[in-house]
Amino acid sequence: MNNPFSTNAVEPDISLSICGYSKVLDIISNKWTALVIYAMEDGIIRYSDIRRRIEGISKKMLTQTLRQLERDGLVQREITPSVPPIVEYSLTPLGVSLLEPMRALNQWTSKNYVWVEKARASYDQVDQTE
Amino acid sequence: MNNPFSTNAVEPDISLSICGYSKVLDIISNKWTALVIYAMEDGIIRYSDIRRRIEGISKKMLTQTLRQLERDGLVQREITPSVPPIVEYSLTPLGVSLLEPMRALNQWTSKNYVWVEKARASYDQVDQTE
DNA sequence: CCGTATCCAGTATGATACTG
DNA sequence: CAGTATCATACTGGATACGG
Repeated sequence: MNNPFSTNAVEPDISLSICGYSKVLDIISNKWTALVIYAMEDGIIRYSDIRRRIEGISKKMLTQTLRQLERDGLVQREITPSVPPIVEYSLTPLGVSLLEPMRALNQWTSKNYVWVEKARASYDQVDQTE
Repeated sequence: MNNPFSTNAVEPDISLSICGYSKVLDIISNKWTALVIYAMEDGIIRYSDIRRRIEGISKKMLTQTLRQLERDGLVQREITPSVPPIVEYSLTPLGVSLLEPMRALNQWTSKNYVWVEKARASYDQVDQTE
């Protein structure tokens, strides 16, 4: 391939640490991450309101997800030290910049997910007849 | 809270099964999936050539990843029953349609990943001084 | 209100050896 | 060449209880 005298010499040219696909996915592909980002799309929101909006998320997982996003620079955390405290979260400009490619994914789902479901049903059908 | 006179009544409106972000990510966010798709971007490719191109992937994980993609209708598998057999993989039209949003993610990485790394370094720095 | 700490179960991945 | 089978391990996520 990359040597004119060989027909099938192939060197590894794809790796986890280099592929741009993998690097973003590493950031956004934890179970709750996409949902938490989605909850912040409209602007500043309190911890407990995120928790109320997302069905089934525990405090532990919400906190953990927010901390990772904060560490990656995608989310900002603002504390008002009243009693009880008010903690508000929002996307940083870097976080906002991620919305565009994520919306592209979302649109793909709207248009095409029905075909994925059909493919799965068909594949599983064939599987059972064997 | 859950009464009509409260100012901050919030019902869950985000869930794993409905959010479009989460549904695509479920398809493409396994460890090797993005890399395998990446290896097929240029067209038909043999099993062993994918394996040679992707650094560190085992036969087990490659097969498992390809089977999932096939089940989801994103990849087609073509067998030539010679001895030894030739098995070729390629993206289906549905699989090809995913390339566009994935490339958007890739471009985001090219432009912005450096900021993620800086944010992480800064966050971890602060962490240690505590 | 906004978390942390602990422990535990389920899943994802990996190493290795074998096969048509 | 293109897989499968088996076993081991690591990581993720959930339940529960407690704290400033």
